[in-house]
Amino acid sequence: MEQTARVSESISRRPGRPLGGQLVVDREHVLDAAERVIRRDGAGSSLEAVAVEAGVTKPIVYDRVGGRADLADALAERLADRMVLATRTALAGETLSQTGLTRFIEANLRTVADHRELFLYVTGGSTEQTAIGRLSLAERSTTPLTKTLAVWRSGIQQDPGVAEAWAFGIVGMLQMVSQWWITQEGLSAAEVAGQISELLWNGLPGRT
Amino acid sequence: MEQTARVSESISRRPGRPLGGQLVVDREHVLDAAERVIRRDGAGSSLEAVAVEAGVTKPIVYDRVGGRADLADALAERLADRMVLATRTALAGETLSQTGLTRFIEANLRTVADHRELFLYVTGGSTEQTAIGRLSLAERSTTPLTKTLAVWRSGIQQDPGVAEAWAFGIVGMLQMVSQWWITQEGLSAAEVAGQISELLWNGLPGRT
DNA sequence: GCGAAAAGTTACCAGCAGTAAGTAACGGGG
DNA sequence: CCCCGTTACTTACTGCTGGTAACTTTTCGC
Repeated sequence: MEQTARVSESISRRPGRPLGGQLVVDREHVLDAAERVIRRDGAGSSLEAVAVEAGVTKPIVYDRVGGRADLADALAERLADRMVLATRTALAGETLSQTGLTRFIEANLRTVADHRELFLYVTGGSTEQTAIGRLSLAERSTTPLTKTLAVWRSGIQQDPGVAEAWAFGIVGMLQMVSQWWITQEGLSAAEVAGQISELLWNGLPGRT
Repeated sequence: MEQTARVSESISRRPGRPLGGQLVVDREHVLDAAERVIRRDGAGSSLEAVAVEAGVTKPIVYDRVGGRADLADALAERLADRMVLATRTALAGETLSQTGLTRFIEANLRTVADHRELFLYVTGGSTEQTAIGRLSLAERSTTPLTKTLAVWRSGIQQDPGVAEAWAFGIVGMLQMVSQWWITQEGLSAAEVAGQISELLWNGLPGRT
């Protein structure tokens, strides 16, 4: 029952309005704590554990970030941001090349590997609309990709109307491949990235 | 093979060994009940509800199918079987055509739409290894696809070593597109299938 | 100083996965 | 024929988690 509240003493853990009327533990602080606890204890971490790690109690978590679904959503946003950041250079410019695509995929895989548990936490939405909420990670990583695809398709005189469906498809492909890949042993990111890039660039029949 | 044995008064719901020493409610019966309750009450259905629908109590569910993860796994197997069945004709034969691919994708989408809540239940694995267990649905639908791809790639003198990664990628793409599609309004399955087929067959740059 | 508002905590509830222990019916051996 | 072990099932619980109501403590405006 007794939670060893290992918390830095600097944080006021007593009730009462703090000096200056400023929040001691803000939203970002809670999200940081959530990331730490998920990285340490796995994707099955509870909100209680997050609260303890943040040095506060549960209702604070609810006040700062909302319920479990909101937490997953906020973390999805963070992960998506990192994903976009890591893959940005590969998608830069108006033109798209196969090597650029390969770099994009490899960066994607590496980001997932770097945030294994967080990735599982975010993609493993508990139930109901949370499962649909998995789309939130997808949607965020999809947005810039959709834009890139639409611009590029226009540039090469092809219908840009397919961009959104394609973006979701590509993101889904990468999510599943990531999930499969992180359970495999002895398969390098570069290798897998090359294979998937080959498929996405040349299509199933390949270039003849 | 429909077990029309609806939950009726005929089922012994009392303790005690039934006549003939035979199980009154077998594994398939419980799984049928699970499907019904999920279809009716959504992907957030509890094991208790499944037990009630099956006309038994919770420990029976645990005896017949195991815990929640096992239930999701068994249902994933069923869904994957139906998916494979529905897409079989499209993948038949040694050759693969773009129209065949389109039919494959469209059948996939329609199967998901026909089992919306079940799909969400299965893909929305709760946490931890269950999330990895989402691979179980993927793996099952992937297996025949992997085989098809490997055979076909060999037939057209291309490296079949990419088959597994490709299969996972394609299945992931279809899962995400399905999830995205079932939340969209006014977008036909045929339309989406055509767009994704276009991508998978011709590749991102398209055929020139 | 003093009340109102802010910031947090304690203590709870409901629901779920999972399990231990108890109970009723059957059937074989004396 | 009766008893007892086995089988099949239920009742009743535990432990945990998400979520919330209600209370407590501190600060600040007047």
